[in-house]
Formats: sequence, C-alpha cells, structure tokens
Amino acid sequence: MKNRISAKDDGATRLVTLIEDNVELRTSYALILKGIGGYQIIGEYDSCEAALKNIEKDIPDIVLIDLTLPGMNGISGIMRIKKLIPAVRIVVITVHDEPEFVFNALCAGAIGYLTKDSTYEQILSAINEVFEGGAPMSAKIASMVIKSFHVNPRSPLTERETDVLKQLAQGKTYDYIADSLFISKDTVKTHIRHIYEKLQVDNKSDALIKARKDSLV
Amino acid sequence: MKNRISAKDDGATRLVTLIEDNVELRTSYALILKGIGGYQIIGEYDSCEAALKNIEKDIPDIVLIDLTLPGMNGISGIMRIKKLIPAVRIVVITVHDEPEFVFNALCAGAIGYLTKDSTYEQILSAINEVFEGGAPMSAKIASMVIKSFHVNPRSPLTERETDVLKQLAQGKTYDYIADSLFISKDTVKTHIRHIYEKLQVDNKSDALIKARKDSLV
DNA sequence: CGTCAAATCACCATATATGAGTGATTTGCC
DNA sequence: GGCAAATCACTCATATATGGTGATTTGACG
Repeated sequence: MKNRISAKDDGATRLVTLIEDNVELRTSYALILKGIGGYQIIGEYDSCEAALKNIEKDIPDIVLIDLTLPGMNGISGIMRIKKLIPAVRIVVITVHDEPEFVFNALCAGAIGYLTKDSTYEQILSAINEVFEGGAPMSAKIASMVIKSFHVNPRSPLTERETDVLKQLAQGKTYDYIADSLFISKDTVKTHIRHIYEKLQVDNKSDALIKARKDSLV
Repeated sequence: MKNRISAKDDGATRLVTLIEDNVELRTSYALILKGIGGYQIIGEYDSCEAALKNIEKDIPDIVLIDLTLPGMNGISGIMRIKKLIPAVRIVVITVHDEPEFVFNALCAGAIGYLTKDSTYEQILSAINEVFEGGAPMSAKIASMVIKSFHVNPRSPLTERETDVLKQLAQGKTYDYIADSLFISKDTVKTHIRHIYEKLQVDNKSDALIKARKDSLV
C-alpha cells in the first residue's frame, strides 16, 4: 500500500471495483476503463459477498455495482461497503428504474445511478464526473429525484396551516410549534383541527401519511 | 392561441420565458436560444411580478429564472408560477449554490438548477434535457441533492432501533409502531429509551432533530 | 358596505402518549 | 462465560393530543 497513491492526488491512478454478475457486461465495463488512461480495475466480482471479502485490501476509489445480484442484493451491498470504506464513491448501474430501487440505493450511499440503456460514453463520462465531485444520474433518474422534492402547488391548506403541518411532520410538539411560530398553543390546535378537516383525517399519523402522499410538505 | 402548437407535439416550437434582472445575461440567454431552431422567447422579464402578470397568456413551456431578483424572490416566484401553470418546467440559473437556495427552489417546483458558471453549451443542453424528461443540474448541485439522501453508514443505533426511529420520524404513535414491527408497545418504549440514551436526548423532538442532523434516518 | 376566509386566542374535558424507573428473559456471537 | 441486542412487563406522573364551542380581528373581494 505504501507505494500506492491515493486517487485524491492529482494525476493518480483511479482504482475501480466492478460488482456485476453478468460476465459480458462486466468485461465490457472493464474494457471501457482499460481503454483509457488513469483507471485501474482493482477488483472484479460477481457478488457482494465476494467483493466484501476483498474490499478492505483493495480500497477502491469507486465501485460500479449492479443491484440484482446472486446472494446479497446490491442495496445491502452498498450499505456494507460504505460501512467499511465511507469515502468510497459508489455508482449503480442497473436496469431498474423503479422508485424503491432508486431511493433505497441513494439512501444506502450511492453517489450515482445509471440505467443500463446508458451508452459507454455516458458511463465513462459519469465516472469522470464522480471524480470531479459530481453525481451522475440518467435523465429519468434525475427527474425522479428532483420531483421527489416538489410540493403540491395547489395544496388545499393555507400558508399558515402548511407551516404548522411542516413542523408536525418534523415531530415537533404543539408547545414547540407555538413558540417557533410566535402564536399560542390554542392557535396551533385550531390550525391542526382545520388541517384534519381539510385532509379528512382525525389524527396526526394519518394526517402525516396523507400529507406525504399528496406532497403537501 | 388557436394557431399555436403545444410544445408536446413533435417538432413544435418550444416557448421560453426568461426572468433575470441582469440585462446582459438575459440578452445572452435569449441569443443562445434564438441562435438555434425550435425555441421562441415568449417573455422576457426582470422581475417575478412582471412575469406573473403575463404568464397566463404567455403559457411558456419552460421558464429560466434567477433567484435573486428585485421585489419578489425567485423561490416565491417559482411557487406562484407553478400555481398558475403546474405543467410549466422551471429551470433555475443562479450564482447561489447554498443548500437553502437549492432545496427551497426544488421544493418550490424547479425541475433543473444550474449555477452561473455553466457554459452556454451546458445551458442549451440543459434546456434540451428538460424537454426530454430530464432534470439538469450542475455537478455540485447534483452532488448536494444525492448526498441529502445518504444515511450515516456508521450510525450508533442498532438496526431495530433505526426501524423504530424511522417510524417515529414519520409521526407514527407507539401503538402503530408496535403493530407494524410485530412487537409490544413496551418493546417500542425500550428501544426508544435506548435511542434517547445513545443520542443523548430526553424527548422525541430533540431525538428527531439530532437524527436528521446526523442523517440517521 | 356586507360577507367570507384566514388567523388569532380562550376555556373545558378526556383519552392517549410519553418518559422514567426497574427488572427480566432469550438469543446469538466471540 | 460474558456481552449486546431484542424482547416483554409493570408502575407512576406528566405532557400531549384531540374534541367541542365560541369569539375577535384583519384583509380581500365583490
């Protein structure tokens, strides 16, 4: 290890680990990276289990990983890898574009998410982007991610009611909300009553579930 | 309006509104779009107020907007525009890369976020990307957005405690959590006690604040 | 000028949730 | 054998949430 330079140093070799059970694909990825300078495949595995056995001595800078793998799934794999090497940058390459896969992978620690319709040029530029501090995503994924932030522009709630709901959603108590909005606890209660009426619920849990479902907060 | 074709039709002219108080920049953006086919500047404004007056008759497909503007700020502007025309796609172009600006703009309804160090090529390709269902972001912004999903891989909490905390964070009651995890309410309380000990807090609100701060959920 | 929605505050009553304390069993791992 | 994790039980006091009813002020809109 002493004669290996960290990828953070300028011009250093960037170490890449591949985790993909499809041999053809894995070989393709390896070829893309070998074809250009600056990258070295430090590990090639067909399962997370195999990768995890070696990852602490490989110490890759970046990991390209599929999500559907024999044995441990990719999401769990990402979590375990990040636990062992928090600084590693993990990019998902998968056919899956379902929200569960995408958001679970991101929460687990992925810094990029490419779908398998990506061209080799896109994959390569994604990897370069990661090293420049970016977070590459296929267009559809980026759109899903950004839209997950959007709040309903035509909420039935008033601005003040939304303020209150927002804090309820953060687990704040009536007292805390009253203080932070400079109103009395009774006023908070009135707003909450109106919120429940408008959302047609009769308790906090259901209100928050509905609020999340309808992107009201 | 009857002789105007919606941008959703193939080959139709794409209508763009610009909201930017810096005349030089605004003119540059206009020139970029005029220089290529398929785009038409339907509105050019130096404030949200001015844009909002005309937006319902302009009906742009896309809005390029700055965040720091005279009068109404860009975030409020985005919210109001989305309220009037929910289908419009709004792309922010600003110097600001602070989290408050970024996440507020995204929550308000922006589908893209470019910093002003973007090249004209990047701006143009971003606009095209929007029309292809994408969500263009500058590299640093994409990185901020994705990292906001990451959970701490070295949480002090056990898996089960994390399960409980996750549900607490969603506003669930002890009873609800007990049911959904198939354990007794007393066990839930025990887990919560342990969570409070580990996070060094003594109430739910503070636990959730700390959990969010440390990305534990 | 009248009406209405929104925001504000008050008081009463009850049920539930919460937190703190204490103790105990089982399981699996090193 | 020791330890951490997960499970469940019981008690007690207080905080919190919910429901009901009513009232005032403000600003917007026609």
